Amino acid sequence: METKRFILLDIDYVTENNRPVVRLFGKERGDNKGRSIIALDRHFRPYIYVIPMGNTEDCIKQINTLDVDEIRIVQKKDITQEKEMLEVILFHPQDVPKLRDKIWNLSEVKEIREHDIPFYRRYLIDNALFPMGEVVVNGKTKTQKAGPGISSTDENLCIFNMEGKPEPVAGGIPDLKVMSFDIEVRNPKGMPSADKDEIIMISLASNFGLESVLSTKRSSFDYVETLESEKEMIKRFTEIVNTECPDLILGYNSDNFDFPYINDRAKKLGVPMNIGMDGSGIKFLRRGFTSAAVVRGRLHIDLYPIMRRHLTLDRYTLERVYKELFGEDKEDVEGDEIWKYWDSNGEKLEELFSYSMDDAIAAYKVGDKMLPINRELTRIVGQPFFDITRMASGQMVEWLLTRKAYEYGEVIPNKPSQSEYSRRRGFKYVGGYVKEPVKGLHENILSFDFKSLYPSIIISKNISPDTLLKNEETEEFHTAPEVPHKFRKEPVGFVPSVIGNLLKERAKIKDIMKKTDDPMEKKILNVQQQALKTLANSMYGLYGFARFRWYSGECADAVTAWGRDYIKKTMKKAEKFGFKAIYADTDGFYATYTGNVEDDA
DNA sequence: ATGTGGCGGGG
DNA sequence: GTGTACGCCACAT
Repeated sequence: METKRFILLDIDYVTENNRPVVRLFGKERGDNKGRSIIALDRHFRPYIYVIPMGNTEDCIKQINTLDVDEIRIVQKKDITQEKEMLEVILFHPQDVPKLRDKIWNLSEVKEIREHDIPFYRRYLIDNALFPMGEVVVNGKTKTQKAGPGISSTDENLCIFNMEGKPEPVAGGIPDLKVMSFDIEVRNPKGMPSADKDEIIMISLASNFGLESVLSTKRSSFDYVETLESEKEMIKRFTEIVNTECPDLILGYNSDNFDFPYINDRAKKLGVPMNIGMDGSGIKFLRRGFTSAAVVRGRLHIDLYPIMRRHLTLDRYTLERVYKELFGEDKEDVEGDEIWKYWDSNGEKLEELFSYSMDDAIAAYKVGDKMLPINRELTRIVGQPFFDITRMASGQMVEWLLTRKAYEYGEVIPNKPSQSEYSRRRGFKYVGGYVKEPVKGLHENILSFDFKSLYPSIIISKNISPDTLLKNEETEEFHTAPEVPHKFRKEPVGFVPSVIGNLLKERAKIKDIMKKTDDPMEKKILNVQQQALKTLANSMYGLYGFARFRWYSGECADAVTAWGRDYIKKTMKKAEKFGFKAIYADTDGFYATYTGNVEDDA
């Protein structure tokens, strides 16, 4: 039996003999430091929870008429209430959508839970694994077949059969090979269309010395590598990916432009796009009306959704984002002018090469700036880096709560049905307090704001679906102003506990930051505390978000009611000291000093 | 007021 | 694939 220790980069599963095989993609530590590894786990089975109508035995009998692997009786908490539930283990993850309605419709079944947790996410949660963190596994190295992207000499990649459970270990910051890319297309009319407009340049930048533009035309720039045809150019691109083996591939809008485009052209020209670590091609995951490009075993990160989430701008072009992050203008060529530059074959063509190179470098630099915070979010939330970079902050909070619920032995609430969603949407809340600004030019302005107002209220008033008192008033409780909601003081509720731990952890990190002199360590700690702050502040308004699993109209109402109460009381207090509020919004206000101090204060 | 439809980034 | 965004704005009714 061997032991392997690696940084967990990504995870998925494949099917072998009708059974799921979880694949952990990583980068080895220890003796084979830097080598890629795919660790295979054949021992994890999909399951859902079933809440019986009343008679557990009858419920088990009914479920056993369906093709299920095993049924276990378990004790789980449902909003702190202990319940006997059934853990129904199925043979394959895809049996879950096939069987769940049949199970739910059985007369002895009251409800089913946790029936929509993707298999790889379930695996991470149940095994307490965190992507971008380190993992130790036991097992045997598997003899591997040579294939595209797979070295038959075993130098680049180790395929490993796991025995027993993977163990998380505290680990450092991984040093990863990062490559960015960008393509240019010759489109004389309208937007580029892959059935007629050829790719004229593929530019690449990296942290391992590679910086080049692949093209079919020559240039005096020595970073330009000239190839015979577009077909050869795309082949060269796949060859570079497979020999350099970058862990991260960055692009800007590459989910919906560069990768789909290069994939379509490759198909048309008969070039296999086998750039996955396991020799697979690019897969496109539909996410609503848009899609995400997956390169198996390598992390493809599209920086566009990251920037949309991270900055508030009017536009999110690479030029605009670059300017915002670095304060410098980046050279730009109008999209519908590119073909003219290309056709000119002179000075303009050289400019286009330079622009193309610059785009890949800019994407690399944006990535360099934005990846650390996303890596920390990944390590807190515990879902894959690929997913985290494409996730809204509310979703991150939900997955964090899902993991915590598992730790606490709580079964999570179901997603709202369409009708429940509409009902929630129809509910109108009073939001934060807003005072219309007093017109005019003001002097001696004071600004005041609460830090993390809503998270603080949730913690201090213990606002949680599980602490909300329905009728019983036997315990000590907090009463919300304006709205008729009461919250038990003890014990600490589920959501307040999670937010509280985030803020405690943040305070701890800020404390260590003050004590350290090492600028590198300070920088890392700073990113960590920022990630914790981001998550705590994302709880803002989440109770009122109609798609949230832990949605609660009462909690949403109470949080904002207390918020309005605090801001109004603070404004009143300020007036007693001679300030006059001229504008207020939710968690802060502006005031001018008038000097009219009330002495009865 | 309320409903519907299109759009973002990319060349 | 234990799947199918989302929030904003323009414009119509």
